[in-house]
Amino acid sequence: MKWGTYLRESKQVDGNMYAKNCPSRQVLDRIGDRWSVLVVAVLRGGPRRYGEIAATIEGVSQKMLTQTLRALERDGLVTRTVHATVPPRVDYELTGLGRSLLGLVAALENWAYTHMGDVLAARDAYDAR
Amino acid sequence: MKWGTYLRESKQVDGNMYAKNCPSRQVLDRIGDRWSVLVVAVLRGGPRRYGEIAATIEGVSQKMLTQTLRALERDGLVTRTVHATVPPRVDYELTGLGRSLLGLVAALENWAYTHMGDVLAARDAYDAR
DNA sequence: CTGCATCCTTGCTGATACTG
DNA sequence: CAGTATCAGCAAGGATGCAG
Repeated sequence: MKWGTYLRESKQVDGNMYAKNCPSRQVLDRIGDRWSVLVVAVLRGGPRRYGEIAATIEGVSQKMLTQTLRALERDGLVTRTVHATVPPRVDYELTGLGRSLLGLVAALENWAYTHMGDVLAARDAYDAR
Repeated sequence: MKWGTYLRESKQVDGNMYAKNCPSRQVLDRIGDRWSVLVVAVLRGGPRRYGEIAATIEGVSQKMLTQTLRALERDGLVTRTVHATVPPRVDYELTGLGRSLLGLVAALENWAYTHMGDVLAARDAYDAR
Protein backbone atom coordinates (compact mmCIF):
# COMPACT_ATOMS: atom_id res chain seq x y z
CA MET A 1 0.00 0.00 0.00
CA LYS A 2 1.19 3.47 -0.87
CA TRP A 3 1.22 6.64 1.21
CA GLY A 4 -0.81 8.45 -1.35
CA THR A 5 -3.54 6.02 -0.52
CA TYR A 6 -3.37 6.80 3.17
CA LEU A 7 -3.66 10.50 2.50
CA ARG A 8 -6.64 10.05 0.25
CA GLU A 9 -8.38 7.65 2.57
CA SER A 10 -8.37 9.81 5.63
CA LYS A 11 -6.94 12.94 7.13
CA GLN A 12 -8.21 12.38 10.60
CA VAL A 13 -6.14 12.04 13.71
CA ASP A 14 -6.78 8.95 15.74
CA GLY A 15 -3.94 9.00 18.19
CA ASN A 16 -2.67 5.53 17.41
CA MET A 17 0.83 5.76 16.01
CA TYR A 18 0.60 2.30 14.51
CA ALA A 19 -2.71 2.84 12.75
CA LYS A 20 -2.64 3.35 9.04
CA ASN A 21 -3.99 6.87 9.06
CA CYS A 22 -2.01 8.19 11.95
CA PRO A 23 -0.50 11.63 11.33
CA SER A 24 2.79 10.33 12.67
CA ARG A 25 3.00 8.15 9.66
CA GLN A 26 2.32 11.01 7.35
CA VAL A 27 5.02 13.07 8.98
CA LEU A 28 7.35 10.12 8.91
CA ASP A 29 6.66 9.97 5.23
CA ARG A 30 7.92 13.51 4.75
CA ILE A 31 10.85 13.23 7.13
CA GLY A 32 11.63 9.90 5.65
CA ASP A 33 11.88 11.37 2.21
CA ARG A 34 15.47 11.09 1.16
CA TRP A 35 15.85 14.73 0.13
CA SER A 36 13.45 16.67 2.34
CA VAL A 37 15.68 16.69 5.38
CA LEU A 38 18.68 17.74 3.34
CA VAL A 39 16.77 20.59 1.74
CA VAL A 40 15.54 21.81 5.11
CA ALA A 41 19.11 21.65 6.36
CA VAL A 42 20.32 23.76 3.46
CA LEU A 43 17.63 26.37 4.06
CA ARG A 44 18.69 26.63 7.68
CA GLY A 45 21.07 29.38 6.62
CA GLY A 46 18.32 31.54 5.13
CA PRO A 47 16.73 31.86 1.69
CA ARG A 48 18.41 30.00 -1.14
CA ARG A 49 18.02 29.96 -4.88
CA TYR A 50 17.05 26.82 -6.70
CA GLY A 51 20.47 26.53 -8.26
CA GLU A 52 22.23 26.99 -4.95
CA ILE A 53 20.30 24.14 -3.38
CA ALA A 54 20.96 21.94 -6.37
CA ALA A 55 24.68 22.69 -6.18
CA THR A 56 24.88 22.02 -2.46
CA ILE A 57 23.18 18.67 -2.38
CA GLU A 58 25.19 16.08 -4.21
CA GLY A 59 23.41 13.52 -6.27
CA VAL A 60 19.95 15.04 -6.36
CA SER A 61 18.42 15.17 -9.81
CA GLN A 62 16.55 18.19 -11.07
CA LYS A 63 13.37 16.21 -11.06
CA MET A 64 13.70 15.06 -7.47
CA LEU A 65 14.71 18.48 -6.21
CA THR A 66 11.75 20.19 -7.83
CA GLN A 67 9.46 17.46 -6.60
CA THR A 68 10.80 17.74 -3.07
CA LEU A 69 10.50 21.52 -3.02
CA ARG A 70 6.90 21.31 -4.22
CA ALA A 71 6.05 18.82 -1.51
CA LEU A 72 7.65 20.99 1.16
CA GLU A 73 5.77 23.99 -0.17
CA ARG A 74 2.51 22.09 -0.14
CA ASP A 75 3.06 21.06 3.44
CA GLY A 76 3.68 24.65 4.43
CA LEU A 77 7.30 24.13 5.34
CA VAL A 78 8.87 26.38 2.72
CA THR A 79 7.81 29.37 0.66
CA ARG A 80 8.58 29.79 -3.01
CA THR A 81 9.23 33.28 -4.35
CA VAL A 82 9.57 33.93 -8.06
CA HIS A 83 11.35 37.11 -9.10
CA ALA A 84 10.15 38.40 -12.48
CA THR A 85 13.61 38.98 -13.86
CA VAL A 86 15.45 37.63 -16.86
CA PRO A 87 16.73 35.11 -16.31
CA PRO A 88 14.19 34.11 -13.66
CA ARG A 89 15.24 33.75 -10.07
CA VAL A 90 13.41 31.60 -7.56
CA ASP A 91 14.06 31.76 -3.84
CA TYR A 92 13.05 29.16 -1.29
CA GLU A 93 12.81 29.93 2.38
CA LEU A 94 11.70 28.10 5.50
CA THR A 95 8.39 29.13 7.03
CA GLY A 96 7.83 29.21 10.76
CA LEU A 97 6.54 25.67 10.53
CA GLY A 98 9.62 24.69 8.58
CA ARG A 99 11.90 26.22 11.17
CA SER A 100 10.13 24.24 13.86
CA LEU A 101 11.69 21.20 12.23
CA LEU A 102 15.25 22.45 12.65
CA GLY A 103 15.66 21.02 16.12
CA LEU A 104 14.69 17.62 14.84
CA VAL A 105 17.07 17.89 11.91
CA ALA A 106 19.90 18.88 14.20
CA ALA A 107 19.14 15.94 16.48
CA LEU A 108 19.12 13.62 13.51
CA GLU A 109 22.44 14.94 12.32
CA ASN A 110 23.88 14.69 15.77
CA TRP A 111 22.79 11.09 16.20
CA ALA A 112 24.23 10.24 12.84
CA TYR A 113 27.66 11.63 13.59
CA THR A 114 27.71 10.19 17.08
CA HIS A 115 26.67 6.63 16.25
CA MET A 116 27.60 6.07 12.66
CA GLY A 117 30.80 4.32 13.62
CA ASP A 118 28.87 1.82 15.71
CA VAL A 119 26.43 1.19 12.91
CA LEU A 120 29.14 0.62 10.34
CA ALA A 121 30.98 -1.71 12.71
CA ALA A 122 27.78 -3.66 13.34
CA ARG A 123 27.26 -4.01 9.62
CA ASP A 124 30.75 -5.29 9.06
CA ALA A 125 30.33 -7.81 11.88
CA TYR A 126 26.99 -8.95 10.52
CA ASP A 127 28.26 -9.28 6.97
CA ALA A 128 31.29 -11.22 8.15
CA ARG A 129 29.03 -14.05 9.27
CA MET B 1 21.69 6.33 -7.67
CA LYS B 2 20.72 3.99 -4.88
CA TRP B 3 21.82 3.87 -1.28
CA GLY B 4 23.21 0.44 -1.70
CA THR B 5 25.60 1.96 -4.13
CA TYR B 6 26.75 4.55 -1.64
CA LEU B 7 27.44 1.90 0.94
CA ARG B 8 29.41 -0.15 -1.47
CA GLU B 9 31.38 2.75 -2.82
CA SER B 10 32.60 4.11 0.46
CA LYS B 11 32.20 3.76 4.16
CA GLN B 12 34.30 6.72 5.09
CA VAL B 13 33.16 9.75 6.98
CA ASP B 14 33.88 13.05 5.35
CA GLY B 15 31.98 15.44 7.53
CA ASN B 16 29.99 17.02 4.72
CA MET B 17 26.32 16.32 5.25
CA TYR B 18 25.51 17.04 1.65
CA ALA B 19 28.16 14.78 0.21
CA LYS B 20 27.05 11.49 -1.22
CA ASN B 21 28.91 9.30 1.21
CA CYS B 22 28.14 11.22 4.33
CA PRO B 23 27.07 9.02 7.26
CA SER B 24 24.18 11.36 7.86
CA ARG B 25 22.71 10.20 4.63
CA GLN B 26 23.11 6.59 5.58
CA VAL B 27 21.37 7.19 8.86
CA LEU B 28 18.67 9.16 7.12
CA ASP B 29 18.20 6.17 4.92
CA ARG B 30 17.42 3.96 7.89
CA ILE B 31 15.30 6.52 9.70
CA GLY B 32 13.63 7.26 6.45
CA ASP B 33 12.62 3.67 6.04
CA ARG B 34 8.87 3.48 6.29
CA TRP B 35 8.82 0.75 8.91
CA SER B 36 12.06 1.07 10.88
CA VAL B 37 10.90 3.87 13.10
CA LEU B 38 7.62 2.15 13.84
CA VAL B 39 9.39 -1.06 14.77
CA VAL B 40 11.78 0.77 17.07
CA ALA B 41 8.80 2.46 18.67
CA VAL B 42 7.11 -0.87 19.29
CA LEU B 43 10.25 -2.29 20.87
CA ARG B 44 10.41 0.66 23.23
CA GLY B 45 8.28 -1.35 25.63
CA GLY B 46 10.76 -4.20 25.83
CA PRO B 47 11.28 -7.46 23.90
CA ARG B 48 8.52 -8.41 21.50
CA ARG B 49 7.73 -11.50 19.49
CA TYR B 50 7.56 -11.37 15.74
CA GLY B 51 3.83 -11.90 15.78
CA GLU B 52 3.28 -9.16 18.33
CA ILE B 53 5.10 -6.64 16.22
CA ALA B 54 3.19 -7.71 13.14
CA ALA B 55 -0.11 -7.37 14.97
CA THR B 56 0.73 -3.93 16.33
CA ILE B 57 1.80 -2.27 13.11
CA GLU B 58 -1.08 -1.96 10.71
CA GLY B 59 -0.44 -2.50 7.06
CA VAL B 60 3.02 -4.02 7.21
CA SER B 61 3.44 -7.18 5.18
CA GLN B 62 5.26 -10.21 6.48
CA LYS B 63 7.93 -9.68 3.90
CA MET B 64 8.55 -6.05 4.77
CA LEU B 65 8.55 -6.72 8.50
CA THR B 66 11.11 -9.48 8.20
CA GLN B 67 13.19 -7.34 5.89
CA THR B 68 13.04 -4.38 8.27
CA LEU B 69 13.96 -6.50 11.29
CA ARG B 70 16.94 -7.95 9.41
CA ALA B 71 18.16 -4.49 8.48
CA LEU B 72 17.83 -3.28 12.05
CA GLU B 73 19.69 -6.34 13.25
CA ARG B 74 22.45 -5.78 10.73
CA ASP B 75 22.85 -2.20 11.85
CA GLY B 76 23.19 -3.31 15.45
CA LEU B 77 19.97 -1.67 16.58
CA VAL B 78 18.08 -4.85 17.40
CA THR B 79 18.92 -8.35 18.61
CA ARG B 80 17.15 -11.45 17.40
CA THR B 81 16.71 -14.38 19.76
CA VAL B 82 15.39 -17.72 18.58
CA HIS B 83 13.96 -20.06 21.18
CA ALA B 84 14.24 -23.72 20.19
CA THR B 85 10.68 -24.61 21.08
CA VAL B 86 7.78 -25.95 19.07
CA PRO B 87 6.29 -23.87 17.74
CA PRO B 88 9.31 -21.60 17.39
CA ARG B 89 9.41 -18.31 19.20
CA VAL B 90 11.54 -15.37 18.12
CA ASP B 91 12.06 -12.32 20.27
CA TYR B 92 13.36 -8.98 19.11
CA GLU B 93 14.84 -6.46 21.47
CA LEU B 94 16.54 -3.09 21.20
CA THR B 95 20.27 -2.97 21.78
CA GLY B 96 21.95 -0.08 23.55
CA LEU B 97 22.51 1.50 20.19
CA GLY B 98 18.87 1.00 19.35
CA ARG B 99 17.78 2.58 22.59
CA SER B 100 19.94 5.60 21.81
CA LEU B 101 17.49 6.25 19.00
CA LEU B 102 14.50 6.47 21.28
CA GLY B 103 14.94 10.14 22.04
CA LEU B 104 14.90 10.88 18.35
CA VAL B 105 11.84 8.76 17.80
CA ALA B 106 10.04 10.51 20.63
CA ALA B 107 10.97 13.90 19.20
CA LEU B 108 9.69 12.83 15.81
CA GLU B 109 6.44 11.64 17.29
CA ASN B 110 6.11 14.80 19.29
CA TRP B 111 6.65 17.03 16.28
CA ALA B 112 4.13 15.02 14.33
CA TYR B 113 1.39 15.38 16.89
CA THR B 114 2.16 19.03 17.52
CA HIS B 115 2.30 20.21 13.94
CA MET B 116 0.22 17.78 11.97
CA GLY B 117 -2.77 20.08 12.02
CA ASP B 118 -0.74 22.87 10.45
CA VAL B 119 0.60 20.58 7.79
CA LEU B 120 -2.83 19.24 6.87
CA ALA B 121 -4.22 22.77 6.76
CA ALA B 122 -1.37 23.88 4.51
CA ARG B 123 -2.06 20.98 2.20
CA ASP B 124 -5.73 21.84 1.96
CA ALA B 125 -4.89 25.46 1.22
CA TYR B 126 -2.37 24.46 -1.42
CA ASP B 127 -4.69 21.99 -3.08
CA ALA B 128 -7.50 24.52 -3.13
CA ARG B 129 -5.54 26.69 -5.56
C1' DC C 1 17.88 30.01 -14.69
C1' DT C 2 14.10 27.27 -13.53
C1' DG C 3 11.26 23.61 -14.31
C1' DC C 4 7.81 20.77 -17.00
C1' DA C 5 7.10 16.59 -20.10
C1' DT C 6 8.46 12.24 -21.71
C1' DC C 7 10.52 7.91 -21.90
C1' DC C 8 12.59 4.06 -19.71
C1' DT C 9 14.82 1.29 -16.31
C1' DT C 10 15.04 -0.33 -11.80
C1' DG C 11 13.51 -2.37 -7.83
C1' DC C 12 10.17 -1.94 -4.13
C1' DT C 13 5.98 -3.99 -2.65
C1' DG C 14 2.17 -7.08 -1.76
C1' DA C 15 -0.01 -11.53 -2.68
C1' DT C 16 0.37 -16.22 -2.62
C1' DA C 17 2.18 -20.60 -1.67
C1' DC C 18 5.25 -23.49 0.81
C1' DT C 19 8.73 -25.16 4.82
C1' DG C 20 11.01 -26.20 9.56
C1' DC D 1 4.82 -19.55 14.74
C1' DA D 2 8.09 -17.55 11.92
C1' DG D 3 9.82 -17.41 8.26
C1' DT D 4 11.53 -18.26 2.78
C1' DA D 5 10.49 -18.33 -2.33
C1' DT D 6 8.43 -16.68 -6.26
C1' DC D 7 5.91 -13.70 -9.21
C1' DA D 8 3.37 -9.72 -11.18
C1' DG D 9 2.29 -4.67 -10.86
C1' DC D 10 3.39 -0.37 -10.20
C1' DA D 11 5.73 3.63 -8.75
C1' DA D 12 10.10 5.96 -7.89
C1' DG D 13 13.82 7.81 -9.90
C1' DG D 14 17.18 9.20 -13.69
C1' DA D 15 18.17 11.03 -18.41
C1' DT D 16 16.98 13.82 -21.99
C1' DG D 17 14.76 17.44 -24.53
C1' DC D 18 12.17 21.54 -24.61
C1' DA D 19 9.83 25.98 -22.82
C1' DG D 20 9.02 30.47 -20.26
